[in-house]
Amino acid sequence: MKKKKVKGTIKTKIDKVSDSTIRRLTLYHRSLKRMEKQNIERTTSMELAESEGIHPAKIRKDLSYFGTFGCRGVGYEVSTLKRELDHILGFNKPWGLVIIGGGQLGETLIKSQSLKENNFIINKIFEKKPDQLKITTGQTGVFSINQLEKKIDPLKDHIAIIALPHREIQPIIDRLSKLDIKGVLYIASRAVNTPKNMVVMNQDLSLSLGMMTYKVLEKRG
Amino acid sequence: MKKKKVKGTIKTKIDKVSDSTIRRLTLYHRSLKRMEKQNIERTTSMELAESEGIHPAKIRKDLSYFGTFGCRGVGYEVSTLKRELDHILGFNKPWGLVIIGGGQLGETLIKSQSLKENNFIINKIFEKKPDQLKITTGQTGVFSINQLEKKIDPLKDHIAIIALPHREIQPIIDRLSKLDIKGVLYIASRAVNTPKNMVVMNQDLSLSLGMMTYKVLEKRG
DNA sequence: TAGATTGTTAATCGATTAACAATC
DNA sequence: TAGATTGTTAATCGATTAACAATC
Repeated sequence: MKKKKVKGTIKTKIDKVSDSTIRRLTLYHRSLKRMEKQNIERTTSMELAESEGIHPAKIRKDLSYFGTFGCRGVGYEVSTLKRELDHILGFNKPWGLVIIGGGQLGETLIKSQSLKENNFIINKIFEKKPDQLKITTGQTGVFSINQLEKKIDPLKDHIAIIALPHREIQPIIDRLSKLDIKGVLYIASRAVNTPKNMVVMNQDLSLSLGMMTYKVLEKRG
Repeated sequence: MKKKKVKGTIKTKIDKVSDSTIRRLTLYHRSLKRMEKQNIERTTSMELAESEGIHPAKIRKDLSYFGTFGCRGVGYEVSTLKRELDHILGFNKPWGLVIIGGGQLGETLIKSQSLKENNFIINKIFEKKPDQLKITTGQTGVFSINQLEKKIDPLKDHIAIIALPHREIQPIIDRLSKLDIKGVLYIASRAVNTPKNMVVMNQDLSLSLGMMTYKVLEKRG
């Protein structure tokens, strides 16, 4: 797979890019969003670097995997670069989310401005006991987890966010993998068997807190 | 700073260990917790590797930064290795948490088994309008954010978790930095100025979702 | 003892950074 | 034009993996 570069636009096919690069692209993207809001029209790799605490050369390198978006001697146009990153990260088209087992989380995410900005829409919430859930969901439907297979439409529901206790996660992931859902993010301290046909990611507060306590101890000596 | 090794126990002083290593230690730790629950007494780097999807040599290397915990030809004793990791990551003594602006999150965390297991205790919850919050907190107090300075005791409240909208995060971090609180984890899409005297980490669902959508797109071609 | 698995060194691989020609 | 900043190559640095002596 060879690189194809198209000046001023994104490459069509790309060599495997590292996870760290992708994570940083999301950082650049959020800085650009902020700049756009502040009506800043132009920026440089040095400015972006500073606002996210990253080496400027790294930013230029990261971007270079996808094309050439800047202008020598001048820098980057904020709106253009943001749009390109929208495209690369997939924020240019809407993503349907379903929340499984996190009604409260669902309500929070429905209100979340930053998800809206990035074109994420909460389509459905699944709960063990949907009747007992007291939240304001607007027109977002709340269903029983039993109805997962009946209610999920993989054409509209692209990503599932699972917020359930430990032991309940694996079975749900197994059920989802049969539905051709594209991605699953689960919020729990748990390693799971990840089916090959979807992207499974884990967001875990305990793991982050573990890093935190290590760093605090390290700092204090 | 030179390495000191103490056979069978942890080193007293350690060369700077990379973040990736620390993150993996938390993974090993959670696998060991699971094994302990399942009454598995002994494990090997290969077994641990498999359950977290990591190269076995990497595990041995990661551990070697802190000491020698295994037995050649035999492997590792689950309970011993877990206890050592408890110690390294700081899970051997209790950490007091306060939640700022995430009452609902607070309730969830109070119930969280995995936080309890790792010796994290929710001491206080701060809300803009504590009266309007309808949650079950047990004996955990809910206070107004105005009272932050009055109610936080840095000797007991070690780590703050902030779940507030964008613009409200920086001022809170600035206020916390004056209180000698040791660590802050904020849950939002935002880069903040991090005071030197504390460890500040960011957990952001949007960033994770950005990685997710990239990977989904990459997979689909 | 023979077999297994660690701890560690050395080799490899990949990611970061420095440097600079290209060029606005 | 002179100054600035990109895009990219080359150099450096660090992390991962292979390999194996040590040893249970």
